[in-house]
Amino acid sequence: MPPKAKPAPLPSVWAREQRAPDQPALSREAIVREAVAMLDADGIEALSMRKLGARLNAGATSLYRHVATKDELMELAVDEVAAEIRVPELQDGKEWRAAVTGAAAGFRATALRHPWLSSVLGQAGLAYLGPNLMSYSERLAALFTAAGFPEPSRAIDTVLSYVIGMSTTEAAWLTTVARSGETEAGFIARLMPAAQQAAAGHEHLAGSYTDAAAVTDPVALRDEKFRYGLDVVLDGLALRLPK
Amino acid sequence: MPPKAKPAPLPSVWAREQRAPDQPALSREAIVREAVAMLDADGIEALSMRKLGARLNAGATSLYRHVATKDELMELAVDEVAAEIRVPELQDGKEWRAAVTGAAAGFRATALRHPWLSSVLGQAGLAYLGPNLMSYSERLAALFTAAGFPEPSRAIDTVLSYVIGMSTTEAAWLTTVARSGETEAGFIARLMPAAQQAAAGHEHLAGSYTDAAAVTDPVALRDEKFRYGLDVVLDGLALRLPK
DNA sequence: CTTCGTTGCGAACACTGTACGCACAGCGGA
DNA sequence: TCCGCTGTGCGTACAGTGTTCGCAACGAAG
Repeated sequence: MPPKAKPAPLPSVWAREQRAPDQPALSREAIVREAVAMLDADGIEALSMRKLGARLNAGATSLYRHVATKDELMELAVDEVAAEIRVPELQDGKEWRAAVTGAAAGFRATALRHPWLSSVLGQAGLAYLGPNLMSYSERLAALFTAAGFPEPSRAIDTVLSYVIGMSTTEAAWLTTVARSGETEAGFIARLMPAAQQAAAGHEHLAGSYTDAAAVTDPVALRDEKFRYGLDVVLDGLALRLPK
Repeated sequence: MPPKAKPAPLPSVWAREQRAPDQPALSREAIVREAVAMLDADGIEALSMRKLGARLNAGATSLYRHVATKDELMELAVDEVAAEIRVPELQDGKEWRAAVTGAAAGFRATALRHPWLSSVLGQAGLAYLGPNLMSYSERLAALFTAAGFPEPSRAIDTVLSYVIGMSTTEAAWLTTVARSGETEAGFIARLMPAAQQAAAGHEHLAGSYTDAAAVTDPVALRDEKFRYGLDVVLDGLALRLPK
């Protein structure tokens, strides 16, 4: 055998690497947790079963003992982060706007914290039925019912659609920015000339691209944009409250 | 040479297969058009450069003479279908609601006609700047400006977010249904027991899953749901019109 | 001690997107 | 007529991907 041979399976039994007892072997929970960590760190296309296995000191195919398929793993990851979303409780029916605003902001915050979520939602929608997402829906339903809405599920669908649409767009934008390696303001500044040239000939669009505030504080501008649309939706819903 | 050998490169020059003159070789437009056809027919994960090349009587790598990368091809495909979206023109400022409703319905219609669009939007957002999407934005901006809105771009972002969120969710749902091979009503009926069991213990959710109308005419129900939320958004916007 | 169900995993399969370099077509100029 | 030159097609290859299969090792149960 040549000395440069690859490490070989080590045929001796007692030389086998014992699994550290504090690293409690492989489990569904550990797999999902580590998958979320990898997704957050490196984005959705960087997650592969092999890399995930390596990170858990395991072979790629070992994961399939605890998870049927990669799609199922993604479903579990989605429900994992769904646990983060906070929904304020409603005591007095009058404060429903503040409570819904909090619930919406909570969704947006997790969507921006885990930008891969938008990709998964675009492919699979909300058909998950995971327990944490169910619980989120339930608390939203309780909130709208307590507020006195005659059709709480309609109201939920409306505000959720707005929140999902805006958060998805924002998350995709942030992903693009992150891939460029620049700060958000720097990326906008570099994009401006191309955008303005593309807007040439579209008179009504020109105004949107001369906004200098985008460069000074893009985060605040996005926050404000989200709040504006949410207030619009809540105003429209308020008209449907009885009395 | 054995008779069962693979077709071999055919070393004779005059036996080369001449390209039919009505199939005008490979071009960017033809590639994008065929890619959209494949995406519509078989969904997003069925599109591969090799299959697309085969469909155009070309090798996989030939496509790269006209398209830099698969991502760029997807951008082009998105802009291709964006050309379908119709936006009504606005003569009288009073009919802005009908016009916006038409533009929103147009977006939703194309999103449901090409369900892969939602997946791409989830991953890349609206950062495309393709000419057809630009033109759609421009016509929307013209519409809201003519209607007299003080902040047309804010209004656009709000209604677009709602429309994208709802359409994305619907498209993902329809994709799931299509994969099951059943009709929408049949799929719902088969899903009902699982959903009701999952809703057990969530009192406020139970009501949503006893709705029998979903099984009789799910299409009309989705239409109505979309209209409800859109009306909410437009009501909220109307409050911001001067006077 | 034997048996059994569970867990880990190495090898393999069928694919994927894409880089590279060669073959050839059409063409303008010598 | 020949010579490059440029643009197009494509065969091969590489580095990955998700997933299946069969084998090896284990802890607990009988």
